[in-house]
Amino acid sequence: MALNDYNKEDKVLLALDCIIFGFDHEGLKILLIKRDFEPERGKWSLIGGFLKEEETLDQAAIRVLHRLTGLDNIFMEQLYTFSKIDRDPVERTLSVAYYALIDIASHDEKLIQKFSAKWFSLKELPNLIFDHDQMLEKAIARLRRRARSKPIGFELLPEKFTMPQLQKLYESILDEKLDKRNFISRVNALKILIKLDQKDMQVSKKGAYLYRFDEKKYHQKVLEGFSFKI
Amino acid sequence: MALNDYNKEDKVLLALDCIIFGFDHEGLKILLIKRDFEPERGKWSLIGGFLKEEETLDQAAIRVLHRLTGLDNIFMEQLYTFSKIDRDPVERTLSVAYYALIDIASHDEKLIQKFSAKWFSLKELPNLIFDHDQMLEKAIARLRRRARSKPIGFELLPEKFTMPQLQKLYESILDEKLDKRNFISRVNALKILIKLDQKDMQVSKKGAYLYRFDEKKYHQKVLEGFSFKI
DNA sequence: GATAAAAGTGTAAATTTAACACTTTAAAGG
DNA sequence: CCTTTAAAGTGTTAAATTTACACTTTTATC
Repeated sequence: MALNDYNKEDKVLLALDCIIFGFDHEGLKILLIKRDFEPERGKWSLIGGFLKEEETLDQAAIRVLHRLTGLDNIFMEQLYTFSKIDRDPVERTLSVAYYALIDIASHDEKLIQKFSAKWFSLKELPNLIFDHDQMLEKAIARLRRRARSKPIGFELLPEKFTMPQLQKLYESILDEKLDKRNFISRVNALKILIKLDQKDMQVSKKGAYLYRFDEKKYHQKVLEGFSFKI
Repeated sequence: MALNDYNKEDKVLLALDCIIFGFDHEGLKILLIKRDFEPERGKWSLIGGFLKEEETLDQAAIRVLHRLTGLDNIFMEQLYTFSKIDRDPVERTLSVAYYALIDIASHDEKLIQKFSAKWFSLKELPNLIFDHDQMLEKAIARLRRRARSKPIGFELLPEKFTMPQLQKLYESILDEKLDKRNFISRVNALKILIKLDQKDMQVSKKGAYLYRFDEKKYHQKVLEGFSFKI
């Protein structure tokens, strides 16, 4: 009986790298850690680690992210598997990139202090190791495509947020200015926001009304396959 | 010096599976092969094989496809990496799925004869091994998204084709009927087709004019970031 | 009480999308 | 050769969506 001989096949190291996008009043950022081991010790890197034999990629991504940043309960999505021959100088390693969107303010403290992780503005990135810049590029492209086709505020904003904040989020993802009135009417047309009787007085003198997502309506819309075109 | 010990990390088998979409007068199909080895010998399977240490995933996909079908010069795109623990019953194996679009007529002969590969209509698929049905599902979803956002006729049609053919291609990808007049005017608005002075008399009594893609204009449009909404 | 800085608000024109039916052509069959 | 048949080809109108655009309100600060 011809059993395919799995033993003859090569095994490889499989790494994971997490691209964590965050948003705060300054704009869109990503989370990097300072490597404390060779190669490239001391350089900034995506949050990465190796897959263990007995876990799925999704599980590994969660584990790696948690171990290096303390972050928990983050929904990550698989992006792409990178396989250039010499991408890791030590040994042949492939890496599966994952990405996630989070609100910086509601996770901040733990991170920056305990771990050597730090948020970087997309405009002021340090050099990244290996092929991490390519990973980031692909992640940004995906994020933009997503932002143009479905609302993504959910993950990146705090529970309560203002319209100007939501607009700034979109502007910083898409890297273009949007018209205030058109933006608002498009968002309102979706009917997935609830306007609160509260204002945020932090940013402007006049203050801006706070909103929150109506999760139920949002999920219903998702099922109906709605689209959000910006 | 703390060199991360790569030796302590697990290595895994990394497979590839190719989802080859084809199109002919009968509609959209995929290419499957009959496995001639255990496990699951005799069952139908996507075109798959293992990554070798010294090649990239793209290279491996090309090699595997060529070895099992004789197909050459096929542009494949990476889809997703599947990692369920028991997806392969023999040994822990992850698999990177690739997909491609080809015109059945211009590749047919070699395939079906020399290799035990066969085209299957999407509507009449046999049971697939492992998690290949999930791979296919994801590939179809991607193909539909692509079809709605950019013209994809290029790869799936012969060099010369008719409007009804192009429309049938779209209808079979999207699995919905489209309005003939609206479809044609949308396609024409792109200005990437050249109408030839020839008719195809095979299909209908009246005959249908043949067209071909204007590759230059197409690529220019791609650069401009045009969109094709159906 | 004047000033400054951001929030908030509506309309009209232009463009795009969707719905819809009859005529033309040539092969096939009587 | 006349009739039938089956698919190709062709435009218009109404509806919906998208875009462009400017002034008023509010409140903190000086």
